[in-house]
Amino acid sequence: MKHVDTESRRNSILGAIVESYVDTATPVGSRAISQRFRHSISPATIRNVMSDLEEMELIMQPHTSAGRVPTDKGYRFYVDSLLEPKHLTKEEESVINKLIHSAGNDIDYIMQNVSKAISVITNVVGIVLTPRLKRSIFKHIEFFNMDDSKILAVIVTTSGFIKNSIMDIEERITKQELGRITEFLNSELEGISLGEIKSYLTRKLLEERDSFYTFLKRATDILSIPGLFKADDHLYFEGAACIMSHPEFADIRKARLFLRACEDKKGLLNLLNEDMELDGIKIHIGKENIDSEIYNCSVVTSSYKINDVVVGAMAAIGPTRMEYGKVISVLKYISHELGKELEDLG
Amino acid sequence: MKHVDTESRRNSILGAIVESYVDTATPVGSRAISQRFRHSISPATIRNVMSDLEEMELIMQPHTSAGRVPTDKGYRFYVDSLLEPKHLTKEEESVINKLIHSAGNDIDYIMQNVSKAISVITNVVGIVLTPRLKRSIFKHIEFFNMDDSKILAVIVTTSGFIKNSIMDIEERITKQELGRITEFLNSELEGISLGEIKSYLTRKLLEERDSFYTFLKRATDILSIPGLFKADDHLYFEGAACIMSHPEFADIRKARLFLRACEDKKGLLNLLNEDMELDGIKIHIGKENIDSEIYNCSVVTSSYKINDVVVGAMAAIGPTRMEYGKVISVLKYISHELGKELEDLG
DNA sequence: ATATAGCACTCTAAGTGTTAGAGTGCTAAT
DNA sequence: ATTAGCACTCTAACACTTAGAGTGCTATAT
Repeated sequence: MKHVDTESRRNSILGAIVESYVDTATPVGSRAISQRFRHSISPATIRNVMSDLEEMELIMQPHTSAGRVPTDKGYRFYVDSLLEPKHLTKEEESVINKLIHSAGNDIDYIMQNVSKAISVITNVVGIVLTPRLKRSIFKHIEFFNMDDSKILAVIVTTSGFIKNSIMDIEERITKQELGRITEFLNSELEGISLGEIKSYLTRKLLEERDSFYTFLKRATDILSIPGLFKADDHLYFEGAACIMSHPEFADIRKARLFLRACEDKKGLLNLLNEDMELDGIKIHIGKENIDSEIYNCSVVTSSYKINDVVVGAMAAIGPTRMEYGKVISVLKYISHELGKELEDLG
Repeated sequence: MKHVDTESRRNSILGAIVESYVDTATPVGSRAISQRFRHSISPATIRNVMSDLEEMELIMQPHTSAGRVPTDKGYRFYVDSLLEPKHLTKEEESVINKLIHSAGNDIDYIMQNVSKAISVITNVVGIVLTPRLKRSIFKHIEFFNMDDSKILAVIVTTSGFIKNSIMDIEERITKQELGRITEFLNSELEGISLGEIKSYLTRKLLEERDSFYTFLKRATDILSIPGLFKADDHLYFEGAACIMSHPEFADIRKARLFLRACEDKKGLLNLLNEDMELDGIKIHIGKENIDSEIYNCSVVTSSYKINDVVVGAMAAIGPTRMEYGKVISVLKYISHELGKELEDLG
């Protein structure tokens, strides 16, 4: 009948297969797709196209007499070339806003709510990483002599985070000297990210040779309070229960592997830290993941920013059969809202 | 033949049933129990005793031709009257010690490791609640003017916790006044628990009438920085994956209910806060729990102390069929070690 | 050349029937 | 009071059957 470009038709059929499978979780047959196209293409034709798609390894059959299922490669193609942006509904946006913007000024609680928001809206596991301290900008430091052998240091960043740590000292420090050091550091370090402070000071130290060296050395030593610059690597995790509603976890062993991967803080931390290097959304589909425990899962990560600087990341983890379009827009939206909230907080 | 006290034999048979069931997760029959007693009692006799135990509602049959399974009431009786303390092995103790005492001075990391320790050793979910700020003893407070409209307050407690918060002020405060307030609060509040500070100051305020009143009012107002005394209600959670190895969660719906209960932070918080009122171990078996989602689960809670004052709590949650003896000794041991670690930290 | 109808073929999931075995309760004997 | 013996019950596992969903191929129509 009417001639249609072969490639574009093949793509739209692949799209239909992916979407139908994401929706129903059962292998999709030629009849179902034909119906999806309101019978404008017959099942037989679709079978031919499917045969091509299978040859291209974009879809596969679980067994001979079953419908087709997208492969990792199929999802990848879908995500890269076929996916069109999905808008959140007003209700979804309002749920997210409520969770993020009504959590008070307690970072811990906000982060909890962000991971909950991801999980509630997308129905997969939501994970959020606290803002990376190293990427925050120094604003102010203050020291207190707690007693003869202890100093409390408090650093405040431009984004309003406060980090503190107690240090044992052997040598007593006079209030005057501590005051001079405080003053010096506050004027010297303004605008530098916490991650750079150490190297900045050592560089400075190499340049100095005169009497000022001793003072600078003293200041640098004090700043090396253990834990003061230590990353606050807490991961917030939500949605373990809701993920169990997906049929891919009907087998409890699969569920266990999934949960184990989610509890692997180190692995997730690495992943998020890596993906954070470049701003935006990153998608890891099935076997693309390093962790073999989630070979049937996908991870979508998103960085979030404060004042246009990437400071942290979040992720959604679920079966490869997930609503990529929705997950992506949700993460985009939430990242943005979280950034705004954190800016207001600062 | 040889006469044995009926009641004590019944009890030891109940004990054997519970222990066998905990061990194998299959209904236990008369033959198995007879073997457990090295055939000193015949299966037939045991059947008679079992019949009695069933009448007393301490055990039940899933169906006619199955063995017996302890009821909640049976577990309760076992826990209250039959259980004998179980000692941890050297290896178990060393695993726990490594996790708790080698976590550095980062509270967050310590707490993570404590929940992991519970879960790893007992094979059920481990939950830990951060030390209740309200129960900590005031040691030191410090303020500083961040800019014209913002004050940063830092409270240090005797156990080494640091809590800080930023406050917006309308009226500018002079450095001198802030200094005087700091000095006053530090001398006045020493040794008072954070939970009592507010009521202490209001009481004080009512007594004062002269010029000192204005000063005191000013100090009290400043202390009401939002969030400064807010409880740090973080729950650390570990072991979702390992719990899935128990056959009671073979049905994914059961697993889901369980996970949902674990994600119910409010419910857990209430439970832990309540159980913390009295020092020691508390056990909630099956339907004794308020939350109907875990009617087939038990919760064992334990408080932990710093310098002999209860400051927090932890819990182990798993199927009613859990090794109560072991769970209890593990929680006792971990509570104690955590207390020590926190004391060292302070 | 492309699309489709028809048909034989394949495989699964669900239902049925059968059976081995684990466990019981009762009764009679010790 | 205890126990051996026995008939009875129920489940879990296995084999067998079948309906139906889906395919690939081939011949036909456009």
